[in-house]
Amino acid sequence: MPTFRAPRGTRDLLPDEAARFNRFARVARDLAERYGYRPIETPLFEQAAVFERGLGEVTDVVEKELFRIAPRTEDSEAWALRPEPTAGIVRAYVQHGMHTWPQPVRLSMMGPMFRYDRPQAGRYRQFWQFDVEAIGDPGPAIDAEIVELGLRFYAEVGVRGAEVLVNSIGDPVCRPAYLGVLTSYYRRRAIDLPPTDRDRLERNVLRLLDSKDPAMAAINAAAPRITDHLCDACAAHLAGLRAHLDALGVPYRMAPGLVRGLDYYTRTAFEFYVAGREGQQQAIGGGGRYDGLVELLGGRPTPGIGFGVGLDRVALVLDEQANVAGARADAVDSGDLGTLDVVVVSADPDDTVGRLRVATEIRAAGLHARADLGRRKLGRQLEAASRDGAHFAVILGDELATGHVQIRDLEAGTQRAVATSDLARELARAVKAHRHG
RNA sequence: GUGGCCUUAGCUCAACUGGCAGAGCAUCGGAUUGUGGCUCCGAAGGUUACGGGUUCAAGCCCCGUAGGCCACCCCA
Repeated sequence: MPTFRAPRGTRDLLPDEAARFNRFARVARDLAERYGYRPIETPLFEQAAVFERGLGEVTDVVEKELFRIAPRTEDSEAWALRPEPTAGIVRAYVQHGMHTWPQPVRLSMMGPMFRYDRPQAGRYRQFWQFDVEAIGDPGPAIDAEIVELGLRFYAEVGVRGAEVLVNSIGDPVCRPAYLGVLTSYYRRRAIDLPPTDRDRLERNVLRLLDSKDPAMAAINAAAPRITDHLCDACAAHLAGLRAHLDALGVPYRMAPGLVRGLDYYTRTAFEFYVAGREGQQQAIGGGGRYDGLVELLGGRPTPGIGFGVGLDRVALVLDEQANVAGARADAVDSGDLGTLDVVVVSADPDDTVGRLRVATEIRAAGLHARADLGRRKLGRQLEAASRDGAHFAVILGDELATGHVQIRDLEAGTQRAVATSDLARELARAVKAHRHG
């Protein structure tokens, strides 16, 4: 039993997994760049009020999941680790006067988020998101761009069968009236509601719509739909989004029960899934429009939309899909596992300087090389090199006296002597041939 | 935050109704001192998650704590 371990709900990303996350970052960065979304980095913590006000005081995220930082002094302000990226980015938008930039401001970020809830597979207290925001465009064309960008990310990262569920949750003009209609609908049936759903009736009526209780299926099927109660502007917005998605050939499903957990959402709401998976932590990403958030955080009224991709869950899905297709297929195919071209070994256990010097020279030629600096016998060094995945070994031996070393092809089991002066050039050629062969 | 299941070496797992804790893989070393992947031999590695209790005796039974998992709540 180790004395210390990673805190509950957190985990170490060991090299294979960390390399995979590096690849996610690469894909995310490329994709954002191609779509014109510029990188931004905001602090991992903010004044707690940014989240309390932004996400809503009575949301679960704020009420029980916020990772609060104890004040250092009596008068220091209350901070909290970010539970989601949008509030911080919007805070930055306001603080730095981004309304003076060409609108909309397209931004992208990848990093860890923190929520103090109970861990489960695919649910961590520290988890990673790729996030994209477009602030300053009322849509709906930008909504379609965002949704399409999200689906593109899953495809490029190797997830098969990602799909998007779309809904509109109205805006301050029409949602209050709909909530009234919905509440009275459920109140009339209160005696038929399971206990948790009776609680939800008072806390957050919308949640009832996607209750998992089988007893609710019939009641929910007959419940008034928000899409039938949208004001003209919201209805037009939704129609516009659908028209754009259709025109772009983006497949999507309407989900009348889809609700989001944060107060800032208006109109467009969507979540990404992979169909047919077991377990409950199924959403692999989600987002929506937040037309009131900028104003809520002190800016002038400005519309916005964005989404976050749960990278830990993407990794989970890739593992599941790899179990069918062969372990870590995504990793091998895309070079996640890292490449090592050459290991420099020596017959002389004391010659560490020679091995370092030669490895340095090889690296200068652009190859991936490491020196074996142990005192193990030659065979062991070659064995280790082979298991590290190196294609070649450079062997320093007696030939050094005549200015030569051996280049050994670890897969073919063949080797030849070359002059040290030609080593880098010869190796570069061999590695290049190997990579393309 | 609620309920349930689980925890033995780095990993995957054994150990009859309580009776001295094992294997495979991985790691390290060796098989006459410059050549690996196969094979053989050997070593190291455990307060059986942690803390109590019952018992002559606890990995096994009881209680607590921590962690993991599952279902809720909720969400990525």
